[in-house]
Amino acid sequence: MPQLSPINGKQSIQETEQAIEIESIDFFVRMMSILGMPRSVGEIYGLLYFSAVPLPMDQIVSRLGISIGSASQGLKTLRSLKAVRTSYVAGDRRDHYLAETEFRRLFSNFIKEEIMPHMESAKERIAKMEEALPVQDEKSAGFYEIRIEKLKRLTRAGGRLLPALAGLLKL
Amino acid sequence: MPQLSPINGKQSIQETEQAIEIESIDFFVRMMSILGMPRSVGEIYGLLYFSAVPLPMDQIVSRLGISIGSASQGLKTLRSLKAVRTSYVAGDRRDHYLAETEFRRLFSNFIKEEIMPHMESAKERIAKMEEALPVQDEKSAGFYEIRIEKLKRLTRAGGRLLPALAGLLKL
DNA sequence: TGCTAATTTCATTTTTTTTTGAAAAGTTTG
DNA sequence: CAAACTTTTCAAAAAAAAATGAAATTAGCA
Repeated sequence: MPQLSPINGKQSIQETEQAIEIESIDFFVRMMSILGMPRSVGEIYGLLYFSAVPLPMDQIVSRLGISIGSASQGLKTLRSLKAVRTSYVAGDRRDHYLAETEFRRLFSNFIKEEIMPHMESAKERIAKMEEALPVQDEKSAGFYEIRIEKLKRLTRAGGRLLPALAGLLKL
Repeated sequence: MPQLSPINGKQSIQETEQAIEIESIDFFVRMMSILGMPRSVGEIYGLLYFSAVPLPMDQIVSRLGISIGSASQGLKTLRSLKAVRTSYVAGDRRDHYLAETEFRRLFSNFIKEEIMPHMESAKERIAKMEEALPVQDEKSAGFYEIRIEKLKRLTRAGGRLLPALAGLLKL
């Protein structure tokens, strides 16, 4: 009884690739959704992550079965996060996309682009609280001041810790 | 020209409290929305954060102008994150809510409850990829194996780093 | 330059999420 | 234990987010 190939004996290379692709898309759809990104962004990245060759947008559209509008918008988002980059393919005027696979860099960009701007606006809001708080009101001021101080510490800690976070990611 | 009080001269204590409350709600609505929490959850927490006394649900409802359904659901969420706790008030049969203000604890809970479960399912998905990948296919296997290895490292790093994160938060 | 393919934009549609409101369930105490 | 009050649940409505598709724009090539 020759059993040279493993359990998945009759499986073609295409089937293997397709199976991995599906899991990859699933994986990144979920991961991106934790980060608040829409489904289409996860799908595109998941597809590109396991693609050995750069893919043009129309391939992304047809393989994922999404609209060109979604694909364009999703690629724009991924580009702005530097999660994909275009690569030149000779004799083809379409842009070809490649996944950036260094997660450390991806996180660093994500934090810089998506999180840090919120920290800035948080600081402004704290400043407004302090404006509203009058001189020093014996009765209740202590409570408010302590709470405001806590918020300041939180935003300070966030502002320092988050950008440093990607550095801790030793993959 | 007597100018004993500051710029906000005629401002009553209630006005001050209200102004801070508004900023607080705004602050936490945005912060919670980064974490993927609905508006009502941020509003409730923002209100409680600057409340010196524990508030019953109907006060939350009337002060925020939200429905009792939203309030109940929002408080349930906040309770499960241990972001609020109930406190007993003598002679009142309503539950009274108080904000947990130790952000370190809040983050720790959030990561444990909301993020870590996803890491588990990520591992399952990687396992499926490996099942799909056959023995060792000279041509293309190297590429797939490297990519899968990267995903493994990512989930491993995430699983370690995220729970440790709250510990780094020195407020 | 003009033609064609590729991409972006954006109003509209679809889908998903959140809120509402009212009925059901649960609690407390007289 | 029953009446009054409090809270939860959940179907339906409203709001928000995402996807679509076609027109507008841009870019590459002959």
